[in-house]
Amino acid sequence: MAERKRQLVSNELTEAALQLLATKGFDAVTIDEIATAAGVSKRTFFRYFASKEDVVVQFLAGMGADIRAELASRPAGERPSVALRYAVGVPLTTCSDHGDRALRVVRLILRTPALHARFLEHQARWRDDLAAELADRLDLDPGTDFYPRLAAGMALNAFDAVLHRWSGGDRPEDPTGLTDRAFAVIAPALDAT
Amino acid sequence: MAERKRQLVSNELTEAALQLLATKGFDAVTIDEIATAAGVSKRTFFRYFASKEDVVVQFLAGMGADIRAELASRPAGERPSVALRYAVGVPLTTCSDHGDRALRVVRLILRTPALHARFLEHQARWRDDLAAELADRLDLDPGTDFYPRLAAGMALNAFDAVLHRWSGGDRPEDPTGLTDRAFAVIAPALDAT
DNA sequence: ACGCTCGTGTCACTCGGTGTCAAGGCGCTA
DNA sequence: TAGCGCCTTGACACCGAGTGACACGAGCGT
Repeated sequence: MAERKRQLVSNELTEAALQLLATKGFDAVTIDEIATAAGVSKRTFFRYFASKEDVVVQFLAGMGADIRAELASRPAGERPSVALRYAVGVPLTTCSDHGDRALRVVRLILRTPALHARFLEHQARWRDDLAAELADRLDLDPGTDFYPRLAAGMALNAFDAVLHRWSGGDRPEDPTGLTDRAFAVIAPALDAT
Repeated sequence: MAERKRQLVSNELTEAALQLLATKGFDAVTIDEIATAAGVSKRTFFRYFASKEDVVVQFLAGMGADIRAELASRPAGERPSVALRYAVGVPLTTCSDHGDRALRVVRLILRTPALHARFLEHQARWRDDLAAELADRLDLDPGTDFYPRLAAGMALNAFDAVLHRWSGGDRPEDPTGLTDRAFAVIAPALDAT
């Protein structure tokens, strides 16, 4: 019941933030504006989000675990290129499901340096997660073998490229085909003996 | 002659900054401290560097062009895995040449979130540069073909992994061998038909 | 009605970063 | 040598992000 209210305020904040940021640009909007638009004080904003960037990017936090979980749930014998393709497909289909809401957010992130930087930080964490899972899956030592980290990096590279293409075009094409094409490029390295 | 002085002040600033940041940590040092340690005012600091991060990371600015130039200078028929290996080798040998000075800087960057984020931003620009050069070299259309961007990404991924391993170990092993091993992993995708 | 806790607003403060302006060094020319 | 611009610097004021401290009020159990 108190949790409900927390969630409600949080949504109010993100809603107000996304609306303001998308129209006026990241730097032109102050936290005070966002907070008052959501009907709370600046101090309360920072009780919900650690920074101005977080209000946009925070939803990425859980996705690292999602990707890793998907990879962990793939059948043991599956080729890495396929397993990783599906792992990375999770956030991608989440995006394309949310319609142009997600599109606007992605565009905002990719074209705002401060947000893009945060995004890249998240991705670096995802990569480490994925690499650990991959090392586990293939029984490799991540301390000596470059494969896990590089494979995870390649997969996220493909993810990035797809996201870029998807958000960059005039109108979004379906990410599924894009993802398949991107993974076709990296698969030879992913599946090398 | 005025240029000399500019360079001198700049060096003084970076020197003071690196010394303070390495010992006290990034967040525990204020710009005022750095500036007064270098004998100038805070305002002057910002006439030389755009931000607190820049004083550490600014030397990365030119390296994107260096990498691209090296790639451009590789023989036309050379396999991408080899050409990219040498392109990425440029900053790596620069690092290992500068002894543990560079080591300390790299460690500081990789373990400080704010600096790491800036580093990743630079790398994203490098990737776009490399991708453009690669598309040019192989006569591909970067608007439709995923290969240039992904290949550039893979090469920088290898760069990253090597840097991480190099700075992470107790004492640095030679980056050359590391780089070869990393490129051996990604080469199958780089050189696929 | 009494306390308790928890979320919130207010205030004061630090620090990164920027605009403005006045003061001083330096080369140029008369 | 005196005077005139140019450019660098420092001083100051200012804004916005982020944090700590504290007091207020709502909800709740007794």
